[in-house]
Amino acid sequence: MKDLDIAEVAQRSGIRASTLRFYEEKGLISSVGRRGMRRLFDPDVLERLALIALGRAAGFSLDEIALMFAPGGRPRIDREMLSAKAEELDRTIRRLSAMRDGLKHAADCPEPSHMDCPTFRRILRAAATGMIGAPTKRPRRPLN
Amino acid sequence: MKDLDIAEVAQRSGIRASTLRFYEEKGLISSVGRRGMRRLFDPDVLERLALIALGRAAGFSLDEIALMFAPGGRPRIDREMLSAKAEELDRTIRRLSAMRDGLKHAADCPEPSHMDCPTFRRILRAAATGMIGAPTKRPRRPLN
DNA sequence: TTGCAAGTTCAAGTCGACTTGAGGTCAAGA
DNA sequence: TCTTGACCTCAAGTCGACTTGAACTTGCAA
Repeated sequence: MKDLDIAEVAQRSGIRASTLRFYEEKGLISSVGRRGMRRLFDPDVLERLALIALGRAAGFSLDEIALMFAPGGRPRIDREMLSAKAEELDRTIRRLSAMRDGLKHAADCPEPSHMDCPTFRRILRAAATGMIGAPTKRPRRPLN
Repeated sequence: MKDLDIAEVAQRSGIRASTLRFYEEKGLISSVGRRGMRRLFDPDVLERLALIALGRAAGFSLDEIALMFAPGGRPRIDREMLSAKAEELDRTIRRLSAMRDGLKHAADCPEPSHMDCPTFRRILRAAATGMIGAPTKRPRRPLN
């Protein structure tokens, strides 16, 4: 199959051209050459981009992902790293679940003011002592 | 009980003085006066800070939290808003759970390269098509 | 051949929640 | 009274992942 134009990669991957340039600059992907001044990409870049998306979704930073794509063709994905991430996710999930339950309760609680609800106050204490854990940064959906 | 010095609030709440000043500037908390140039806080500020921590943990932004503390003493916490957040959390949890399971599988998968594992490839496709959902920003633990 | 949409580079901007630094003030203990 | 360390203000910096803008070049359809 033919090499792809940046717009085509963008279209097929759902990733903006500006992002693709950015990723190339970061060394996450690479173009196989140029037609004039314009980048050409091997179709394989699509798989690589999927891999990057996966990594991001799993909570890896671009830098961490770059490390996995270290020198040498195929991605070197460390199984330990994966387990570690899985466990990290697990902890996050637990925190969020507790939070969700708290919120649900607070939403349904009959007390006139949340401050009068024992459950709410309990959650409050937990949050205050940091047990619930601080800012899980808000999911920021990309504009694509 | 006596009014508190900013250092004391910091110490009791586990929130840095710089953050307290920042919160005051944002209108999230307020000091009751000054001793010389130094802020004095009512002990109630601690409950307010707990509330802020809770809101943050639930995924509200500081601006959203500020809205809840609208004019008029007690926090006006909208039950609808809480349910909405709870549902949002629920969706996030689902995404993360899928991700975690995928990671676990990938970590345990016997295939020599992840690329040869059908499950991995399936997850990959999901990520590529955005089904898994993009960057849940990484939890960034405060330095405190 | 020409027009122009789409590509290119490079620097700077954005968002949220803070932190840091410089330079100044002052309450309180010795 | 003097010292000093904690506090103050205000501006700027940080982090991550991109986006945006300005200024420029060019492949390709008409």
